[in-house]
Amino acid sequence: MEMKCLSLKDLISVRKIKAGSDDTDTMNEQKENICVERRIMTPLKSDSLMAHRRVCSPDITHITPIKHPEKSHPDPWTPTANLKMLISAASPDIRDRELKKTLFRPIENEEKVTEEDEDLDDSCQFEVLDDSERRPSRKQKSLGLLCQKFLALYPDYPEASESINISLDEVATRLGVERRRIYDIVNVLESLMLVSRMAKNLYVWHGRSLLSKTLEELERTGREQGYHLLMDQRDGSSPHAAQHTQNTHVASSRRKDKSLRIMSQKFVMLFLVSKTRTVTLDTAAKILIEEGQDDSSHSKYKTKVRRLYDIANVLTSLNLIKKLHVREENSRKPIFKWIGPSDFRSDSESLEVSGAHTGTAERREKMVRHSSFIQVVPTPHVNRRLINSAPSTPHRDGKDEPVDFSRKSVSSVACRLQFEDSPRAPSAGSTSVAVSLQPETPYTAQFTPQAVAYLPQTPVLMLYSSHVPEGITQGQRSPVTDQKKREREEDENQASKRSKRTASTESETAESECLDTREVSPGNGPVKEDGVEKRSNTDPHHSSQYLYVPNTAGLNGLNFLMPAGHTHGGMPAVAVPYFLVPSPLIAGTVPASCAEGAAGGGLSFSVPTVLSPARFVMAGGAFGMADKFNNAEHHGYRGPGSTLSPQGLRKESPRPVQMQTPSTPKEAALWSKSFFETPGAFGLLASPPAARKRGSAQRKLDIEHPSN
DNA sequence: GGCTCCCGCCACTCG
DNA sequence: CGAGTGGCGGGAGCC
Repeated sequence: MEMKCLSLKDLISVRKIKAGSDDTDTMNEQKENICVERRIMTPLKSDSLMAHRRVCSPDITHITPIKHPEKSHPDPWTPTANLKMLISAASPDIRDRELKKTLFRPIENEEKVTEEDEDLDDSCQFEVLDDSERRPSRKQKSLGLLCQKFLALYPDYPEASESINISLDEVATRLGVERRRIYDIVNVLESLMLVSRMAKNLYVWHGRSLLSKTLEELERTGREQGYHLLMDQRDGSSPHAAQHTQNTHVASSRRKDKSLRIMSQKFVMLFLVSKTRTVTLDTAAKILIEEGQDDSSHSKYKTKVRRLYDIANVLTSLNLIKKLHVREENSRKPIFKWIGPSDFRSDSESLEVSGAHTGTAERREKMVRHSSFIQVVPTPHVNRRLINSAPSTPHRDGKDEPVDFSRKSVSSVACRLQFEDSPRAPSAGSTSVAVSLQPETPYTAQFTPQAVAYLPQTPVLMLYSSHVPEGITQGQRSPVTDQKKREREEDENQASKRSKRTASTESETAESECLDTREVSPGNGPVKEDGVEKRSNTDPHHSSQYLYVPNTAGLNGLNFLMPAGHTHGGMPAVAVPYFLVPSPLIAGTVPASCAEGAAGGGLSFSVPTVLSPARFVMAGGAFGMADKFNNAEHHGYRGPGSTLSPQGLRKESPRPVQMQTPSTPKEAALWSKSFFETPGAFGLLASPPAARKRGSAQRKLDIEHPSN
């Protein structure tokens, strides 16, 4: 009976495959073909073959003749497999899922192709592949290879205008692996900001665009944590070094350190602070092991090493490190050497060293955008907030925990980098915000901005100005009058409640109405919000409102904040969802120097402007990524930059992302205030311990409400 | 025989 | 209670 089910399933899947149902993403596939060849340093048989096959002929995939029962499906004799099979047979949904999975396998996973074909295409047995080919070896199923395949699906440096969404489900099916494996990869990628989590099952791809910045932050943090000292003395087999680390971190985290993301970041830190840029697994493991409880130290060590192998495999796939072997006495100690970017510390010239082999000049050029940046004074609140996102820990001390900043990346605290709360330096640069002017951004040109601030790590593009051009002060009522402000303050309680609710609930489950995305009139048309016109300015010399354009419009993580009336015709030339942010709340955030420079108009703001860190604490909570699809669809947005990825369009987002953006002028002001003027805004968002305890389990979208 | 690391169980959290 | 996450470690492939 079991065998029957499988056969049927497989048969169906083959039919679908042959029907060419996999053409949904031709573009990606082409990319993959290109990328696979480019990326794979050591041509792996399976991958090159895969690429080749894809290019040449789909039919070739059906060549494989012989069937491998034990591989074509889970071993039916194991308890797990049995259970799966039974469940599958009983549940149409599960069956469909499995079917889908199978369906995509032939496309992305060479060995799977072989297996499936063997299963189904007995009549097409023209060739016979040797065992090694038919039966995927352990290596062929390695995380590293899987990661390469994963990476091949996306560009290293996605266009600023393209928003590449990653559906874990889809990727898993495409690659023919379990979601669990995708998590392993994504977690590491996320630790380096190559991807950011948007919602459950949904990530957004950044590629290497933010890598340099991330590495820079990692190095800095690593030094702050004293890792360089540890690395310097690691020759001593590092037990002492490890101890040092522990002492340094004191009550540092427990569980989050076990997080693959955190571990990955720390692992990378070790490389970056190391003079030789080499790290042995042993050293890394020991350094990363916190508690030195003797009773469990060994098992901890082993587990740590396992995880490090996982991480190292992914990093290797990223061409960031490579494994070497050091013959030491009677054992061969694996040692990893950093081969990734090493010059990311420089400012505007910061380019990826490794970019040479992965990116084009054009791509590298984009990296420059993330060059200059400033530090934001971290606050305990912020730290806590970030800690919040870290995998839950049964016993969390609530502080001194390394924080996975990547989690907050896009949707959250802009650019907050927080790995650990060093007791000795609570605010010691563990968090930082990169801000740079972005004269060359295509969007600025369209908006004719006065100044632009770009927050690299949490892609946010801000445009601001000190004056308002004529023609935009068309006298519409300002949503942010003083009176309104007062009212707003009165409403704070409500807002607070709302924020609390938000903080304690799944951020991704949101009501789209919260996301104030309106269609922007390409011309002079007034902006409407809930039927109410709201653009304007009563003061001809000051823009009273700014438009915040969340990157929900497929702008690849770029959020805009611009003077409402600062574009030609008073409105942006592009149609994007946005909402207004009262000028008074922003004006103060713009340094005089910047404002002045900006006053010149046009794009004459090449000089990096140092912005008040505190004022630029833009909580992702509010600027968080909204559900792109929802926005795009619900608001009919089809802007220039709205290149929703095929995947994105194909797959509906699980749920609307809850945007804690104001939906009313009142809220906007209140909200903005907290974001732009409250240094500890994030901290305020910190959920109470109860609400904060989240773990490896279902993650909330890292969006939090600004006020609380 | 030790190094690697795949595999998937199962704990957690949240809706 | 189901779904999404992801920590964790058994144990088998590989060198």
